[in-house]
Amino acid sequence: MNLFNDIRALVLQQLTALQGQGQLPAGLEFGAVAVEPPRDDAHGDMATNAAMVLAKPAGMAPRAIAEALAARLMLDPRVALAEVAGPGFLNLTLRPVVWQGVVAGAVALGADYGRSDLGRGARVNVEFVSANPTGPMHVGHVRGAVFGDALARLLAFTGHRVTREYYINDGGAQVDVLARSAYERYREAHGLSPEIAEGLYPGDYLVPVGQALREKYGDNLLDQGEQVWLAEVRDFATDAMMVMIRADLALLGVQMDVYSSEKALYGTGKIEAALAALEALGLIYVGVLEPPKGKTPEDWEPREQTLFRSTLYGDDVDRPVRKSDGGWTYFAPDIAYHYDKVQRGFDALINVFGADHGGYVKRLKAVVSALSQGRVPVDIKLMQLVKLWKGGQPFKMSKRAGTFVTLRDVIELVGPDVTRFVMLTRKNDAALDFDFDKVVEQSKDNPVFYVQYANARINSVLRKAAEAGIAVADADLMAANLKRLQHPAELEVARKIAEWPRLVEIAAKSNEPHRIAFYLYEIASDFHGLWNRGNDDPALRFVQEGDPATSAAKIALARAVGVVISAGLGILGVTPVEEMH
RNA sequence: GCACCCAUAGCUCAGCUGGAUAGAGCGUUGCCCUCCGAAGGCAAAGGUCGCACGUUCGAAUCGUGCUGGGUGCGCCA
Repeated sequence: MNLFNDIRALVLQQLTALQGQGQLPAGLEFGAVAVEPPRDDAHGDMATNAAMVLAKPAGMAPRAIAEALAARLMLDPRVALAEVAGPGFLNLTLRPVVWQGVVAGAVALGADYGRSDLGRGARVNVEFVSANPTGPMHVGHVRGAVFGDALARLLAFTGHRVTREYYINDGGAQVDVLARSAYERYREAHGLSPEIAEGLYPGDYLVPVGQALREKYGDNLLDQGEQVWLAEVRDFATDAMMVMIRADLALLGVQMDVYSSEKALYGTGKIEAALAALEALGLIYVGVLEPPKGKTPEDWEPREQTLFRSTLYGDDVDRPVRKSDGGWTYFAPDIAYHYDKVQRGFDALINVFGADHGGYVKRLKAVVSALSQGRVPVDIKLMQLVKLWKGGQPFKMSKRAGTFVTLRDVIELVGPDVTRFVMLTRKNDAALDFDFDKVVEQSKDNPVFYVQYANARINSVLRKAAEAGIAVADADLMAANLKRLQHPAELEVARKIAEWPRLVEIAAKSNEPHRIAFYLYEIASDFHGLWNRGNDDPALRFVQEGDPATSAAKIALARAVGVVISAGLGILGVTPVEEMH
């Protein structure tokens, strides 16, 4: 159910009819015809650009098309007024019955209102978080985690089959560092003083890992060389880190469908196979790169390397897949990993990365494009930084000192719902301020509170109505005589409800869950506005003393707003509250 | 030096993949409320959409070139 699609269908139907009558030439392409809410309320409820986009191909004046179309649209019972404006806009004013129908439809569909089959069952892989398994998740990871999960929910809501996936970087040098750090804690568990050398991970989250190592290995690993224990300790420690990370994600309400391991790609021939596929396309060669411009590394010297020809796809330089010591670069297993995703049959890939991975985008897109013969699109969302504030001061974290703000810290301070909502109040490519004081403030300046408060008020209406003996189950509200909803202020709210399915589709098409958060703020604002008018004008209150029929209609409107807020919060992964405390 | 991202009201930011007179919150100013339909309400002022060309019926939105800020730039992940 999407009113804008309905009206667009009506416009197209009438355009076709005009062609049938010879008032419009045949063979016109209607793809560019749009039906949208106008910015200015004075321009009616909906506007179509049909006349303007068709004027040129039809060889007619836009106003002539608009007038012919207007005459036909006026015959539809939903249309109260169709008037030509400006350069050829056609503004439509719809009858109240349309808005009453929106309310009824929203209540009837409940949690499914706004759901669409936009994706037509396409299989989409959303890879996000993918934090290195070397420690607990910190606040820098939270935004990507929330974004990826909300995006996954949004896509699922719009008819995509979504897989949430985490790529574990357990194959590089950083997990060796983890192993050495854990080994020191293992020594510590034996009463020896740990030697946390420069470059090792100093965090005390490894203390229990050291103890667990002691329980498992006793003193067998003490005073042994790395060659004895490194591999085992590494596996043990990364497993422990992943347990911790999963627990952190669970605190946020994030559940991955698939965890893929980088390490598991080594020795399976998958990396070799992926590179062979690229080589067959002529995209792999051995060559020498130019020194990087700007800042030349001091130890730079020309070396022959195995390179991927990413410059063919607009990258600055070709990218090495092998180190000079013959080992794979990080890029090589990542190529195999993305080849694997393509082979698993996904129709689209989405990667959520930190903004510092911007330089990686082109080569990754190039690889997927090449390995899927252009079949699988990749959208890479780069998450900008989160700046923390507390008490009016920037809240600094120092990775070097091992004092960083963990995901757990944030959740304990403000809870998962506030965290999730606030992280989604900015588009992904803009930096975000997260102020620990402001996000828990109970005022209209705080969007989380404002939206939750609207929902709480709606629940309060339902409770009070039930106490007054009015039947407020959805089935009862659907049966209400919605013709009693006539006041412009009420129809205005219904209009906002009508925009929900359209907004969801726009957000999904652009992979931008933040639009949901902004919409929720707007509809909450409209609802609070109506509520406030009820203070002055008793006719606008939801519960009308002694008039259960009118009450039911007004309560249905409130319930419809509640349906949308619940659905929207559901996409953001935020629990709607029923009462404020 | 090159690539990518950003630039909109005093501040923080939206802006419907090209629509009409560019919006919201904060802040400012003025009025109202402070009778739990509590955790404020109404209204006003405030703009060269970084700059300049271009594309077209029409540009904050698309293209090119600048300016300013952020990120990244062989054998890290």
